[in-house]
Amino acid sequence: MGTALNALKMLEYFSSSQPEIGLSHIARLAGLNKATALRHLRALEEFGLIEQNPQTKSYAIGPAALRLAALREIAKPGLDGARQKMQAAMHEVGESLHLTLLEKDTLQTALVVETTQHSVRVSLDPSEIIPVNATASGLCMLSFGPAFLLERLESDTLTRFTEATMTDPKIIRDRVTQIGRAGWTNSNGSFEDGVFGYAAPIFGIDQIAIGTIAIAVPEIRATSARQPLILASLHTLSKELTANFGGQMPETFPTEFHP
Amino acid sequence: MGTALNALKMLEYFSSSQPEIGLSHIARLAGLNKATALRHLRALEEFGLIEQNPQTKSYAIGPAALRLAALREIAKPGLDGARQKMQAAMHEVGESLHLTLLEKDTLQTALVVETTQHSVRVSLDPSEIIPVNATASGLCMLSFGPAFLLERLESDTLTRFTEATMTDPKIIRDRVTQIGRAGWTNSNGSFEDGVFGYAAPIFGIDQIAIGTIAIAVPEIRATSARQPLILASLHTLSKELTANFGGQMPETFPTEFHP
DNA sequence: TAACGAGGTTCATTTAATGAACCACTAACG
DNA sequence: CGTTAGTGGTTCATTAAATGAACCTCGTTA
Repeated sequence: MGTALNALKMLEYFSSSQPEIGLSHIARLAGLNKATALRHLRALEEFGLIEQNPQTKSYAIGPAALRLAALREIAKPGLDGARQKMQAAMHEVGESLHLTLLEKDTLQTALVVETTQHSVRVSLDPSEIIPVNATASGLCMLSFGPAFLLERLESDTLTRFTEATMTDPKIIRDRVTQIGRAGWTNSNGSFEDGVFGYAAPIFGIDQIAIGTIAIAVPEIRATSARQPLILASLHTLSKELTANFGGQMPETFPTEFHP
Repeated sequence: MGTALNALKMLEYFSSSQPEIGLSHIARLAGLNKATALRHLRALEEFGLIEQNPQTKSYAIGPAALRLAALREIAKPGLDGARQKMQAAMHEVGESLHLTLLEKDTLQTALVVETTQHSVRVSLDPSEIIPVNATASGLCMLSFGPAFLLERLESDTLTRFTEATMTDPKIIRDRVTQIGRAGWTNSNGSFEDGVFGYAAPIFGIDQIAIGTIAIAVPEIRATSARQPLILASLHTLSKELTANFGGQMPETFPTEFHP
């Protein structure tokens, strides 16, 4: 059902590591007959979503993508779309949410959606710089973000915020590899006492995290009974926000989060 | 021929002035049955090129556009694509080409492709700031670019480069309205003696020029016999480069250039 | 020279797209 | 308070378009 969709799905095979693909190759990748693959490519090309290199005859994403992206930004500026999705999640889980983005080389709070369902809630100062060693978001970023964050772990001085704060690079590195498998992490009062944080990555185009989404729960409500709901929401958000910012999930990323 | 293309063409109806469109409306715009329009939208939505606002039920460009645009930039960085197209045109007309882009509020040379076919050729210093009153590119930009360029014409001091340089704002304004109708312009040694320039606009997403493409011809080769070829190439470049940078031609723009 | 895989084409077969009529709902109006 | 006209969305017999095996041509490699 949907030839148009089948045609569009051919675009999925272009990636940063493989920005140009030949006809036979893409037909094989998509499991299509060469004839149909060619017709689809021609349709996409006419619209400008695909461009053929006249020399090599192979295909790449076309300039129409730029026009559409510009229109997208007009219709839904990045953070606007993110806020909507976070608000929806907030109503589901009834807790506050934080979106952090990697700006240059620091992790910064970009958006905070506070719960309206509880008077006891976690409030976070926006525009705060997030320590990588003390928060769920930070650890997530170390696991899925650019390598330089992990590399400079030793050279940086890691501040201790509470008793639970990790400051030993070795221990952090162990934790980071764990998170890499799980896809998410939590922090039990390692930044502020009484605050449980659950975080998951938001990926960019090259499948490297550009930020994180976190759900902050006060200790009293951080029961194991509520965890499945929180993890499900977290996973959905991770996917949706990745899409929202034009990113791509790694194939190896778990399809759901387990406690 | 091509359902996929028909589906994609629905995307054409989104614009900066109309970033969200309802089902019935877009069906009417595209001249499609509501049922087919809906199916197309659903296909585009599944791919992420369209997003439905759950509240208003109307549709807008989706986040997949961002991902594709990022991939496009990887495959063909803006100026790379432009250079290729300019090189192709250079072989056709055998003359040097200049691409200028509006950076902030000045017009700057972004790319120069020099002809390999003649030893007498026009060479231009790259990274030069282009005077709006003395060059074909500048005049083009005044005609099709942002309004502030025209507005500040009186307050700026207009340098005289040659005998032919226009320095009277009134005369320039007249010329600019002429160019607005023709779509292109030339300059006969108003910047440097012996250099004929032919220029046309490159449009951005909002149909306002973001730069220009110019063909520079030494006086000896600037015969009226060669003009049709030059104008045809210029028009093609104007369209292609507009697409290359993700822009959109105004509907009122001429479909060909006349002498 | 032969064999291979590349891009691209052809055309009988099949499958999926199409659209008129329909439903449910909302807002405006007399 | 019923009427009208506008939404968004669905249904299903009809029709038109997508499909793919086989084929062609051309450049590389053995």
